[in-house]
Amino acid sequence: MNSENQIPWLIQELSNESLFSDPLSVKRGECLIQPGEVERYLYLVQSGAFGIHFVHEGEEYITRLAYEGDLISALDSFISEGPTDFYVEALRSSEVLKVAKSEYLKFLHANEDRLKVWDNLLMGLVYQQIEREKDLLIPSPRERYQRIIKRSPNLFQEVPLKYIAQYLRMTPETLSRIMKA
Amino acid sequence: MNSENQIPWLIQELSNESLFSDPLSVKRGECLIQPGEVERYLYLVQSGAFGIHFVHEGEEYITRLAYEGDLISALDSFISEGPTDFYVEALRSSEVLKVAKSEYLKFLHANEDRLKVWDNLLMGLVYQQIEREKDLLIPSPRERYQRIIKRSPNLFQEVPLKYIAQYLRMTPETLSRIMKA
DNA sequence: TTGAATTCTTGATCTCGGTCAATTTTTTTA
DNA sequence: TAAAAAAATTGACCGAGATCAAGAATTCAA
Repeated sequence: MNSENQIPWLIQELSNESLFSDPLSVKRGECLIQPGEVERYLYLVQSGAFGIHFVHEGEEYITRLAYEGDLISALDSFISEGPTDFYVEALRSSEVLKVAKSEYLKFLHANEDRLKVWDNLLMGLVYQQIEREKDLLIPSPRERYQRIIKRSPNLFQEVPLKYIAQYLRMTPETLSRIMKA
Repeated sequence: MNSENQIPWLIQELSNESLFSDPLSVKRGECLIQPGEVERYLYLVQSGAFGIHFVHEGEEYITRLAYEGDLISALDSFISEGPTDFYVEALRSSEVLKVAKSEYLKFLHANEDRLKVWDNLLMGLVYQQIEREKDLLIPSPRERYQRIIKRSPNLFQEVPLKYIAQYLRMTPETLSRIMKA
C-alpha cells in the first residue's frame, strides 16, 4: 500500500466497523472544539471547509486548512490529552463524521496492519510539518505563495483567500496584490 | 514512564545492546549529511552543538538546534528514505554516536515497550512541531525571542547568537538589539 | 599565548509589507 | 430575487525590521 492510499484505507476500515458517528452538521463560524477543551475525537470532513487556528494577543493565526476528505482534530490535545490551544472552526457550512479517541485506539491495536498504517501516518505528519516549517521560514511572501499553489493548487477553490493569507502569515491585502501581479 | 524519560530510556536500551557506533568526531563546519544524500542514521550528540538547516535562494534557514543529549537526524529523509533537503552541520567541534535506521527498526520491533515509546516519541515530535509552527507564525521578533528563552533558556549558552537568529527568522542585528533592550 | 577568524554590537539608511480606509465584488440567506 | 453580510480589491501612507558598513569583542586554532 503506498502512503497516499493509507488514509482512505483507514477511513474505509473505520466505516466498515461503524466506528464513525452519524453525520454532524456544523454551521459557518461554529467550532468543533475551542481552547481549553480536551479533544476526544478525530473528525473526517465530508463536505465544507475548516480552519484550525489559535489566538495570540488578539490576533488569529491559522495552522491548518482542511476540506473534503481530510482528517482533522485539535492534535495538540488529542496527543497530550491536556486542554487544546486551538479552535477548529467551520469556514462554511460543513458536515463531519467523528470517532472517539478511545474507540480509535482500540481499533488500531486490534490489528497489526492498522498499527503500521498509524505509524506511517504519524511519520507522514512529521514530514508535513517539516515542509510547513520550511514554508514559514521563507521571508518573501511571494515565494511562500508560490510554494503553496504548487503543493495545494485547488486550495483556492475551497477556502476564502483571507484565511489562506493568514495561513501564509501575510495580510489579505498582500496576498491579493501578489496574485494580481 | 513519563514522557521526559523516554528518550534517555531508549538511549540506555540502545547502549545496552551495543547498537551505537564508536564515538565519531566532527569538526566545526563539517556535516553529518548534506542535501541529496539519504539519511540512514540516527545520531546522539555527546558533546558540541549542531544546526540543521536548508538553503533556499542562497539563504540559510535553520530548522533545529541541538546539543548534548539530543537525538538528531535529517528527519525528512530518515522518514521518506528519499534524498534530504537538509544539512546537519556541527557548529563547533562535536562528538556523536550513531545507529543505523535498519538496526534501529529491528531493535524497536523486538519489544512491545520500545514500540510504544517510539510511538510516543513520534507524537511528541508532532507536538513539538506544532509549537514550532506557532513560534514562527508570530510576527513580532521580540515575542518570538521571548517564547524561545522560555522554552530553552540554556540555548544561548550552547549556540552562537547568529544561528539562534536564523532559527527565529530574524537577522543577528535584530536579535542583538532585542536582547539589549 | 598570540594572531587570525569569527561573532557581536552599534549606527545610518532604506524598503517591503503592514495598516488604514474606501469601494467593488461575491456570497449568503431570508 | 433582493437585501445584507462577508470578502476582495485598490490606493495612500507608515514604520518595523532588513541591509550595509565599521569597529569591538570573543573564540578558535596553531
